[in-house]
Amino acid sequence: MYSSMRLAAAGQAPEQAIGGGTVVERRSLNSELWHACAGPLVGLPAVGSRVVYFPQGHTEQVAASTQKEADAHIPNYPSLPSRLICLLDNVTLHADLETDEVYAQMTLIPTSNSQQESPFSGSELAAASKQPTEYFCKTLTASDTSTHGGFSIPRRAAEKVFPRLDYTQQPPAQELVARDLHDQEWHFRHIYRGQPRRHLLTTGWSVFVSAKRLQAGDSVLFIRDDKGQLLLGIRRATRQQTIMPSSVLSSDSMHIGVLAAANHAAATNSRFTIFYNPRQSPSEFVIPLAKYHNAIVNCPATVGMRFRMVFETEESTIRRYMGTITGIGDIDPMRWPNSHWRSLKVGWDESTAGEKQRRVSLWEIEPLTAPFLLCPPIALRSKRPRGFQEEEDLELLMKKQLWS
Amino acid sequence: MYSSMRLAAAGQAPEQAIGGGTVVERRSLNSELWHACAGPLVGLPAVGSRVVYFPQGHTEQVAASTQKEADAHIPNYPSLPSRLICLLDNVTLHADLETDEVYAQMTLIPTSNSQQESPFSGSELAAASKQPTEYFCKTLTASDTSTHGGFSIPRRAAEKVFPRLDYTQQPPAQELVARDLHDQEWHFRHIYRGQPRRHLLTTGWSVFVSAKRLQAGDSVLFIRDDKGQLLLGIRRATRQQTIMPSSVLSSDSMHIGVLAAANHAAATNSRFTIFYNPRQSPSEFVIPLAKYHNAIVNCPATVGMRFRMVFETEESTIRRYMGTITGIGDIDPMRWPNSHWRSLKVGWDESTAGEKQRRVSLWEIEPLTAPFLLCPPIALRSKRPRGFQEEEDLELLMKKQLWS
DNA sequence: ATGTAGGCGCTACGCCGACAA
DNA sequence: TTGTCGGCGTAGCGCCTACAT
Repeated sequence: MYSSMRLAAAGQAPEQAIGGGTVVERRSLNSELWHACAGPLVGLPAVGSRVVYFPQGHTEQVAASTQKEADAHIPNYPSLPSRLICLLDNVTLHADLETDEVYAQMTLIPTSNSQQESPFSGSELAAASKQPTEYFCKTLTASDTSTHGGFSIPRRAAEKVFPRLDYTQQPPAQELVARDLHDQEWHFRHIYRGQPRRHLLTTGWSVFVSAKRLQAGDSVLFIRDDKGQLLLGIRRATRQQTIMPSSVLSSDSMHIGVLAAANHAAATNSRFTIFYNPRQSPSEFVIPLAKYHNAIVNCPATVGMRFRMVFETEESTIRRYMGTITGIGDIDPMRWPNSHWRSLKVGWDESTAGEKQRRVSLWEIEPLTAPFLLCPPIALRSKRPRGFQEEEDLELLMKKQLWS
Repeated sequence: MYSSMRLAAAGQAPEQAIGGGTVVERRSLNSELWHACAGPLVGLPAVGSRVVYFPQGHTEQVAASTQKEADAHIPNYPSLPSRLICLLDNVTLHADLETDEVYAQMTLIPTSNSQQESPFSGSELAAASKQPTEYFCKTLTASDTSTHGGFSIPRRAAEKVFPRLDYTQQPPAQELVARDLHDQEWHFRHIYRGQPRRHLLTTGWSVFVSAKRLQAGDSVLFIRDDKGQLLLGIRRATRQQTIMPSSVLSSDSMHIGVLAAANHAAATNSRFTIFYNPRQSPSEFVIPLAKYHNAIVNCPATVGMRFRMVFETEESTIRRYMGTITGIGDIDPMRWPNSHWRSLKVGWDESTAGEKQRRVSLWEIEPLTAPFLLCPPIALRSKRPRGFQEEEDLELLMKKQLWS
């Protein structure tokens, strides 16, 4: 399991604004709720573990956020490699105050070469999807979001996460209080009525919908945490991801800032800070070193190889799609030579998978050929991770297997 | 006058989003309305003119937007001077889609030394405040923003900018259509009634208030443009400036991005892009070279010198405050030696001016000593700018007057 | 000249079962 | 099991004047 206990303490006081202005939320918030909102595919490396940071992937996220690709105006940083091995110094969880979009702030410290070669510790080999158990998620219908009525709760959901109703009352009803990612309280009337009987949220629901500006297709999720407290979060429909151009910095400066910050940190072995937006774009650019290493060592990718890869479904469950590797090579051989970032060109079996990525990275796939047990993420998923040998130099291994 | 005709053409088609997502507004919008929203103090240099760019000032704006000062993590760029003489290649005007906050995008090209010394052209010497004439601005009262009623229009305002009512009708009334910065139409019922008689906006007003999320203290302004079209804009109260922390880039990376972008552009004589948010912070970091030059050459600032400086009042008019220079020197002698950015420490006459800047730049003040006519902004304001000599090297002049 | 409040009509919000998918 | 609809009661939106500043 990822060590959620080592995340920066929740409940820390929010930072005060400088000029007597608005209070800006900068504390790390409820981990369970954050992961529920982020979705089942999103894992965060453990604090204190070693990770691989890909400037390319970071640039992709900036491009997705600004809707501007990095172009020729961006200077080259020849001393910045396509991947940095770093110590993950800190992780804090956040949500946008306007949209509730979840993101994580990570501080990374580039490691020296000697540290890179030390063997993996137990926590570095483990992984977990961190989805809470007492949890449900429903995509809102037109009726749910209209002003005409309330919210129809799926039966199983209500019975699983809400406090049990007193069914001797006529009608059975109670008041629910749930906190969102910003610790704001929302009050709902929960009632069991109608013919046939059903669970509904009535009073309080509409103010929640308008405050969060929810539309049909967006999702709402409820959690009961360890203390029996009710939490709730939202997930916007992927289509309406209204990407706001920043009025602070030009996209060029953002791209430059990402690269220059990493470059400076690598040159001085000093800390740098990045934001990871898991739902903004499928660009997971901070990877556990163990996962990366396992993929490079144990998965000899070849053109024509068959594989599976997990995706999130509309109903926020995971599903595997099948595909074939159609090519291997750098995405940007000029700027980022010998990079493993999305080095695999792939085709997908299902024609409905037309909008899926055409390029993926080694550690994202599960090969269908033997040896099964040594390949990610299967090996990483086992609760008792098996140790494995590490005698050869990482770079050497990679060159032998892919770049020779 | 600043050459508004040379701004990038308005009416240009909006840029399409990359991934089939939301259309992002990136065209330059109505200049008159933009300036009305920006306020009477905000001027933009003419496209094609030479300007001085201050990385320090740019950094201040980033700090105000992120509420994080640039700290020790930021690398030094020793080759980046505290000011860059640039050609202003392009200016486009924008407004945030969420808040309607106005900002300008400028592309700058660092100039070679030979170009710096060419004499000023006519347009470079001129300046204008660009406030429209048929215009009014009202700060909203509690009654204006409550759901109980409509909007009370100041009498003179209605008579100046709205189409004349037919006062033979009982009651006199008409429908008004006004476009905002995003070219969105808003419809209002304008009626003249009550005892005593008054101008009101009724139907349509409340949807505008809730759509723009206006509160008492915010301002609304109306303009009639040259074609008789009605335009409207908003200005948020300065206190509630809800500063959103970006979830895209860490403030460190933003600061680095600003400096690295300017540094790279200066090193390669290539274009770079900045955003200027006039209402975010009082940090005008792109100054017409002529204005800068005039201030350095003709205003021998000394400790104890008296001066006036213009500020914007609550009612969006300008007012001069008196002050005294209490010190001269660099704000950050380590990182930015010999900078003119806010090199003057000042005190203000009125005790109510406690929240005013304690540091200003030479070109922001009007000295009270002779010679009046040569000092900014008076010399710059004259419609027929007088030419003046320029034989000595700029840097030399500055050193002689301030830094020797 | 214009901010606020009382009066009050009427829209549409929102709670209810009835259906049907 | 749950999405949508017709039914309605009523809170509060929003138009009006009166009055105060």
